[in-house]
Amino acid sequence: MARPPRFDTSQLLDAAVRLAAESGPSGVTMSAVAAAAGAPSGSLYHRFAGRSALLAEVWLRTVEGFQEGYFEALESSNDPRTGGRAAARHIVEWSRAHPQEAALLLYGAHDFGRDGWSDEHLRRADEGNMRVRASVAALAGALGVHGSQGLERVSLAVIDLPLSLVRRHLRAGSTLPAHAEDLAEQCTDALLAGG
Amino acid sequence: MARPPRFDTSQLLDAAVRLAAESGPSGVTMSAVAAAAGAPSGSLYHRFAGRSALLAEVWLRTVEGFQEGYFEALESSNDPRTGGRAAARHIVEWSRAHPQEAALLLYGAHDFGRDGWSDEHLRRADEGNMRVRASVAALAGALGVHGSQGLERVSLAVIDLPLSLVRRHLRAGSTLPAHAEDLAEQCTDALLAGG
DNA sequence: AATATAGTGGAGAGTACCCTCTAGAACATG
DNA sequence: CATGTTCTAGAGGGTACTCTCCACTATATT
Repeated sequence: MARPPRFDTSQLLDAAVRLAAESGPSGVTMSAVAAAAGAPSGSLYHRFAGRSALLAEVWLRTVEGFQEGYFEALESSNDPRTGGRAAARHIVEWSRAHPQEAALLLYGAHDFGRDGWSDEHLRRADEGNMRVRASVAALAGALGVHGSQGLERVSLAVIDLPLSLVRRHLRAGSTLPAHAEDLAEQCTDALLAGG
Repeated sequence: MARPPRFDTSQLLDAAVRLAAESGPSGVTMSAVAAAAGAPSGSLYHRFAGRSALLAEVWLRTVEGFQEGYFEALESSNDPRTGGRAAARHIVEWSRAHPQEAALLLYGAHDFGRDGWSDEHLRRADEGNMRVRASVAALAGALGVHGSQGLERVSLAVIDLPLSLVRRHLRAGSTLPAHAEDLAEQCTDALLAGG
C-alpha cells in the first residue's frame, strides 16, 4: 500500500556514524548525512523529526548495540572476577570490530545534544544507564565490595579503564594493538583484586 | 604609544573556557565568546587570526597549565611508585580546583580543530605530548617495566585512569567526591604494582 | 600640541546549515 | 485501472556564524 523506501533508517544512521567518527558530533549535520548517504534532505526529515532526533538515534543505537554483548560478558560467569575480565575484554573486542561506533562511545550523550532529546529518547538512555548501574552493583556485591568508593572502583575497573585503553589508541588515530585485549583484562583484574 | 586594551587575551580565553566547559568545543563560536566577554567581534579578531587560532589557544593554554604541575608531581620522588601516586592525585586535585578546564581536558585536540591549526600551534602541542611521553617512559624505566605493553600499562595508570575518574563525575554533572583523590591514588598504585 | 600606534566598535557580506513545503513517483490494494 | 499511502526530490526561507572592513578612540612619544 506504499512506495518502498530507497533509504531506510539504518542506512542513514550508518552514514551518521561514519561522520561522527570522523569529525565528532558537530560533523553530523543534516546536509552532511544526506550527502554521505546520497539522499535528499527531504528523506532525512521524513525519518527523523529533526537533527536532535537523528543525533539521539545515532547515539542510542550505538550504545544499545554495545551494551547488548556487554551485559552478556559481565554476567557470563559465577565468579565475579572472571565476569569482570570478560567485560573488559568485550569492550576492547567490540571496539576492534566496530571502530567507528567505538569512536562515538568515547563521547557522552551530552555531546549528542541530550538536552534537546524527546522524552522517549531520554527514557531509552536512562534505561540503559540503570541497567549498567544495576549490573555493576551486582558484580560489586558478588565481590564483597561495599560503599560508594568501592562501587566506583569496580565501575572504573570494568567500564572506564577498558574504555580509556580504547580512547588512547583511537585518539592517536591508530588501530588497537594485538595485545590490547590481554592488557585490558590484566588491568581490570588488578583493580578488582585489591578491593 | 598605544591605546591600552580593554579586553586582553587571557580574559577572552577565560570566556572561551567557560563556553567550552558548558557546551563543548562547538559552543565556542566567535560571537558567543564575544558576547560572553562583553567584547565586540572586532576585538576578537584583533587577538586571534580566526576561530581555529582561538580554539588552539584555549586548548593549549589549558593543557600547558595542567602539565605544569603534573610533571612536578610525577617527578617529585625518587621512588617511582610514589611519583605515580602523586601524579594521579595531582590530576584529581587540579580538576577539583579547575573544573571548567578539566572539562576541556576530557576532549581531544582533534575536537578543538587540530586539523586546522597553524604550524606553531602544532609544534606547541607536540612539545607537550613528547614531554609527557618522555616522563612516563622514565617512570616505566625506574619501575623496571619494559616493552610497549608495559609502557602502555604505566600510561593507563598515571594518566588515563585518573582522568577517567574525573570524566565519570564531570559527565554526570556532579562535582568530585571527597574521596576521589584517595581512590585515584589507590587505583593507580594497584596498576603500578602488578607490572 | 602633533603624531604614530594599538585597540574598540559595529555594520555587513558571504556561507553553511536547519527545516519547511510542495510536486510528484512508486507501490499495494480494491 | 483507480485510489490511497508512503516515500523521494529538491527548491527556498530563515537563522546563526565567520570574517572583513573602516571609522573612531585612547594612549605614549616627540
